[in-house]
Amino acid sequence: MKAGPPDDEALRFFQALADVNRLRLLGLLALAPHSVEELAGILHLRPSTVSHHLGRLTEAELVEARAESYYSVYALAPGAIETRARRLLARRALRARAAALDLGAYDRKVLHDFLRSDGRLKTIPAQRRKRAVVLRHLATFFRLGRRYREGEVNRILKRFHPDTATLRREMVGEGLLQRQAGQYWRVGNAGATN
Amino acid sequence: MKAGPPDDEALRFFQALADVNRLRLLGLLALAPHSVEELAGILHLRPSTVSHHLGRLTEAELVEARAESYYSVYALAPGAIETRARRLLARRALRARAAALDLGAYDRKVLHDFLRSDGRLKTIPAQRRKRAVVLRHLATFFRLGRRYREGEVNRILKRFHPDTATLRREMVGEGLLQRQAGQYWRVGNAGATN
DNA sequence: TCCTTATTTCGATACTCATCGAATCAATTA
DNA sequence: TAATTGATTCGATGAGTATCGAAATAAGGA
Repeated sequence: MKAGPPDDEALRFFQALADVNRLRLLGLLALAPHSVEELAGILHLRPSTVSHHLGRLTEAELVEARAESYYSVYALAPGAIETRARRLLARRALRARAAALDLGAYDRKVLHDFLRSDGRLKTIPAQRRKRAVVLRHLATFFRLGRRYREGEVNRILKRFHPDTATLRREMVGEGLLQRQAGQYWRVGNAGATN
Repeated sequence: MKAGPPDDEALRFFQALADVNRLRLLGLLALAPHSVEELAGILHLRPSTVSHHLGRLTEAELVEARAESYYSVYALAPGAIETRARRLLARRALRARAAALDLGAYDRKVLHDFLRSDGRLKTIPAQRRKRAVVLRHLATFFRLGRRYREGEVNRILKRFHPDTATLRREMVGEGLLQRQAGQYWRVGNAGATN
C-alpha cells in the first residue's frame, strides 16, 4: 500500500498552521522576536509546550531560532509565508498531487464488477456514471479515424452484449461515437480514464 | 479565560488542509468534479470516510456539492483558494491575532516576581530580558520631555533599590534614559509592553 | 409499490498529538 | 567550581479525529 513520501512539504506546512496556539505564536513573532519563556508567559502555556510548538514551526520553516546568550530567540522565517502558501495551493500543485494517484482504480473496479472473465457484459449498468465507464471501455474496440457501417458496429458490440441497439444509442449519447449518413466513427480519446 | 471565537476561519481553513487524503481529494477535484463513490474508489477509502472528509472541506468552503440525479457531485469551490490562504497569512492578519492576546502577561509576571508589595525591588534581575522589563517599569516614573539632574534621578531610583548607580547605568544602556552635560531625560515609549 | 443504489449519519476503535511535569542539557553568574 | 536559569527532551495522559461498518436517508428504476 503506497502511503506517500514520509515527509510532504505541503502537509507539514498546513499541519503546522492547524493549531490555535501555533497561529498565535506566529502572530506574536510577527510583532517582534521573543524568547520561549516570554511566549509561554503570554499564552499561559508551559515552556516545554511552547518549545514543542516552535519545533513544529521550525520544521515547517515558518520560524527560525537564534541563540542569544542563553536564550533562544525565535523570529519569523524570512521567506514570505503567504507566497509559500500560494505556491502549495496553486491548481498546478494540486493536480500534480492527483497525478501521483491511481486514477484508473475506480474504472477498473466498475469493469471488474460488470464484465465476465470472457470480457462479455453481465448487464448494462443502470447507473449513469458506471454505464459511462463501461461505454468508454467499449469505445476502445473502435479504431480512431476509421468509419464503420451500422452492421459492423453491431457485430463488434454483440461480442459484449446482445442489446446492441441500446449500447449503440448510448455511445452516441455519451459522445463516444458520431453518426452521419448511416456511418459511425469514434471520437474523443475514450480509453480508461487517464 | 478568553478562548477565542468558537469558530475561527483561519483555523478551520488550515485544519481542513492538514490531512493527506483531503489534499488528495482537492487534487482530484482540481482535475474534474467527481462523485463520492468515484473518489472513494480512487483513494481506496470507504464512501463514509470520504463523505466525512468532504464535509470538512465543505465547512471550510473549499469544495461544493451539487446534486445530480442521486449522486452528489463535488467540485472545487469557485473562490480562488490561493488568494484566501494569502489573506489569512498576511502579516496584518497575524498581527491582528496577536493583538487579541494579553501581551503584558509576561511583563506582569516578571514584575510580580521581582517587586515587593510596597513597589520596591527585591533584587535587580541578573537575566538580561527580565532586567529589561524591570527597567522599562522604572522608566515610567520619569516624565517624557522633562530634564533631570543626576541627583533627581538617584532620588527617584532610590525608592526602588539602593544601588542607584547600577540602575541608572543600565537604563542608559537599554536606551531608556539619555544623558548629556550632566542632565538626563527619558526617551522612547517605555511603559509596560503594549 | 418495492427494490436498488448513492450518500449521509452514527457508534466504536485506533491513532495522532497537545499538554504537562520531570529529567536532562547548555550557558551564565556567583 | 558550584549554583542558577532557560531550553529541550522524554514519558504519560487526555482530547480530538480518521477510519470503518452498520443503520438511516434519499432518490431512481423495475
